[in-house]
Amino acid sequence: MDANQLGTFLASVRRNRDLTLRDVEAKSGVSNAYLSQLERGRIKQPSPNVLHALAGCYGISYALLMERAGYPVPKSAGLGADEHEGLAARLGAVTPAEEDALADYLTFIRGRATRGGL
Amino acid sequence: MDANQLGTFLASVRRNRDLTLRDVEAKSGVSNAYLSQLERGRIKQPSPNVLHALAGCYGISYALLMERAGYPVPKSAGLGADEHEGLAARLGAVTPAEEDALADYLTFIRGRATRGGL
DNA sequence: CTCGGCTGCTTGCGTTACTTAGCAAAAAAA
DNA sequence: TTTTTTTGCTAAGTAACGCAAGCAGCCGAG
Repeated sequence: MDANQLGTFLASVRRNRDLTLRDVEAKSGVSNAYLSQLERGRIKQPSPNVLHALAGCYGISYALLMERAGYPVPKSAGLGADEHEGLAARLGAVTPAEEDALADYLTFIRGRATRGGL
Repeated sequence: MDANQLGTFLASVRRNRDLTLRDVEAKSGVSNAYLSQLERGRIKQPSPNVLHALAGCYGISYALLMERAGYPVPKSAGLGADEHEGLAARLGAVTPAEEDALADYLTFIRGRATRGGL
């Protein structure tokens, strides 16, 4: 395929939907000018926000567009427990002893008298 | 919650890993100057490429960084907190304030009492 | 024919990401 | 002490994103 896959791909999708650049602009919020540059390959890596808007507009996968744009694609999303993941990532490698200390300390700052694991 | 989560989060992660800006630069390929701007909140949305490099350098989830940067994250059910699942499960829901306290406390019990305040 | 609207496209401009080079303070070494 | 190295940060510059405005071609109505 083309060296710039994203542009030709987006153009092909739009044509299949029978939409004009201004149709897509109205629906996605991305200007027709920028859409034109995108489809003609002048833009190498549009921001994920733009890709997400276009994915929603065309009803195609956001991850697919990320991949076509050459971005690495995350394989997991935030589930409800993203705070947990954030905390774990922030603290890094923690030894069992440190884990004990952290659990105790969390109990402490929460003002509880007894410590209970989960 | 902080106005710019990404910056303070990245700074916290780096400090907990005991890495300098230039360490991260050597390991990730992102310049120390840019890293500084990132951690200080001058950069709102760094490119996914940078986020991916930092995720690899710190050993944390790329999807998490995408989310912290305010990008939409493609949701594919999988579970991605590769390493510290046990700790997260044990500590349960943690507020941002508690997160700060735990990070500080971990630094403290590791014997690095000096906090480079900002 | 002219006129008006619609189409894709280009230009010009402001904003932001990102780097190279370098500064000031702290730590370390002499 | 003085000197050197390390660390975080800033400044200047380049490149890219993204939009508003406008241009040229096409088509149907008048």
